[in-house]
Amino acid sequence: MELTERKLRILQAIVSDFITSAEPVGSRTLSKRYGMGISPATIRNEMSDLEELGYLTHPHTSAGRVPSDMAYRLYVDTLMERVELPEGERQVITEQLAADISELDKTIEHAANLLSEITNLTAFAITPKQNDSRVNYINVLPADQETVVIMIAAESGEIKNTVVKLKTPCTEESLGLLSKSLTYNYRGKTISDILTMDIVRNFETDVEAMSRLADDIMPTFMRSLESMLDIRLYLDGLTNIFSIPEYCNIERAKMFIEMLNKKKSFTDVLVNREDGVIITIGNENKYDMMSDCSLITATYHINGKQVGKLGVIGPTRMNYDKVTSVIEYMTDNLSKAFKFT
Amino acid sequence: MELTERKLRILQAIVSDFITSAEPVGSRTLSKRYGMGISPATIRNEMSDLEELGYLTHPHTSAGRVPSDMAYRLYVDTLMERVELPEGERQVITEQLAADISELDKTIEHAANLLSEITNLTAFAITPKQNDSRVNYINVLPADQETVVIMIAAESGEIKNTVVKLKTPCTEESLGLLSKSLTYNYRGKTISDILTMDIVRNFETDVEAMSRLADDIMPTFMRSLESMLDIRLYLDGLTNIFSIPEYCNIERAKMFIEMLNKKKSFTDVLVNREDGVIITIGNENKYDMMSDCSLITATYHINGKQVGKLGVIGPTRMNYDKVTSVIEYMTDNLSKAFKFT
DNA sequence: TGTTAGCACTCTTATCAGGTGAGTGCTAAG
DNA sequence: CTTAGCACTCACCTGATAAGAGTGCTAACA
Repeated sequence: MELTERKLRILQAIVSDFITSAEPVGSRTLSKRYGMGISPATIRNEMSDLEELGYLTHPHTSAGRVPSDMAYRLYVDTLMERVELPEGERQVITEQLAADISELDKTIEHAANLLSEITNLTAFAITPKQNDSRVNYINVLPADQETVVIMIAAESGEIKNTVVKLKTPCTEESLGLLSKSLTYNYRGKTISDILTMDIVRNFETDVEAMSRLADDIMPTFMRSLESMLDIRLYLDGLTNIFSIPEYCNIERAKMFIEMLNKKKSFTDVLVNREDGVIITIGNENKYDMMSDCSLITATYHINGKQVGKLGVIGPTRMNYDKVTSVIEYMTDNLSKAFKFT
Repeated sequence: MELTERKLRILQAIVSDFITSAEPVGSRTLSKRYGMGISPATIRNEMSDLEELGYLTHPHTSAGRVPSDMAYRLYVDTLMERVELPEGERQVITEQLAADISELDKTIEHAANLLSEITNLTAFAITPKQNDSRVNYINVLPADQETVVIMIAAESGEIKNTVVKLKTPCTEESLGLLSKSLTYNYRGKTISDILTMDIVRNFETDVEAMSRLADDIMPTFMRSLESMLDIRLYLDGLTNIFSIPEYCNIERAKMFIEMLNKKKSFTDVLVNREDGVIITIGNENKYDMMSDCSLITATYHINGKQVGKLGVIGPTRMNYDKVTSVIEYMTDNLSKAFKFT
């Protein structure tokens, strides 16, 4: 059996209708509402075929048809049309995402914010991986007698500082020396490279005179570097799922919120997705907990290099065309906002 | 009518029973389970009195009694006994809350975490207000040709840095001078004092030679200072409310989660509470959205001064004695962990 | 006078039967 | 190939009934 032109049209109508109504679509409704010039009976026959092909399912005998994951996939790949965003929305997005690097995190959070508001879904954004980010300089500064601040600046503009209590006091000169020496050793190296080097030993041999000071500082320095690799996750619109009929039972809502609250594992899922606009539907998601969700992500770039992600998660029955357009427009804007060089 | 000793005993039994069972308590159950040597009929009479006094309510004629907010208040104030925490729990808390100042935020987040796990409620913690925190030093450091980092250290150990793009390049010396000058001007002053001073003008007159540089930097400096006053809110165990019978309907769960997700207003509520262990029950909360919740907060101290808060929010029917004990123990531990001087 | 047993009454909850309507699948005619 | 007609299925609503928990009242008892 083949997917004729008419079958496609019917399938498209079913998907569209179901996306807005959340109710199984019957043949009569379809024939009436979409006035496609064929009778319900004919549509029934076609629907029966589509079901056999795996595009539709049947909650029970006397209910209308519901699209399967396969149908959504087809819809997303070939049937749906990109939506031109209304000028108003475009403007809001462009305005709100104007940013400078010092506010990177805020801007990203804001983007998640905005996205959830526009789509009425749960939106999220993650900051870029810093694995390939290079160290620009390291500064160890005195805070008071026995406290110093380690400051690590990456070329990406990311700056991290950590306070360390020293066991033994030290002079400002030795700190200056340490800073210079650290910077000399690690400038231009990527964070993950430094972390995989046996850094403490390497370092001690270089500046023997200060090994005591280094003993105090290096463990924290390394932890600090490590934490620069942390990816931050911003979530917004969590409660939007409550207004979605599919999630009107407590159990599902709970699962959903719990899934998103496991920030670590959810971030992993996002990090492991490919670049560009990626849509995964229902069971296409490798993780059970998402098997009744669809996930749409797109990537934004910082200085054309590091890659963060922005996206939404919601029921498989979502407005793919609209949502995709919005996400794409937003990531484009972010990438532009974060282009400095 | 007076609250006799027996009435109190009955009320206590009703509250205890209702707290664990979540079901209206009937006279028969009470007489059997709590073997208080009086018949159901007598208990009924007493319950009827208690209802008249406002301590009990009646969902409907043929249901058992349910404690009112007033009953919980009485219970909390006079009837409940402090629970001695089991050694295991104490140990876990003590261990997990060992902290050093560089990890202040992590520790506080962790505390919220732990609290929600132990109590099975939604827990939260806020970082201290920094209004009275004094500036220790200010450092403006070169990052690259046209970028500098403003670093502000408070006496509390809190350090904030912000990246600024300069419009015109500058020398390392002038930055050093600026740092010294800023530190000289503001060291020992509280953040809120600095913010209320007309800082930019004051500053310009002091260091005229660098007014250009200052122009670039001061606005960001001020914003940076301002953001040091931000209170951070950590939430944990949001989904715990789903396992509470009172919240088994979507609408209430939604309200609850939405309320907590409005971080700004929720933080305000917390900040405005008095110090020490404070319990507010149902309608005692000034905000409608919390009128069916109870809120318990306690304060912890940093270096015996700044004050942050830790607490839980849940249905009025909660285990006040246990929860209060845990929170108290945890804040004591936090205050100890954060005592350095 | 306080306490208790007994009983009628109330109200919720669960269960079941019957009716309704949306929708299908099949068949036969156009 | 398309369509009208019809029987059939199934979810869902409704109303009735029964069971159960608990109260409130009354009268008897210590």
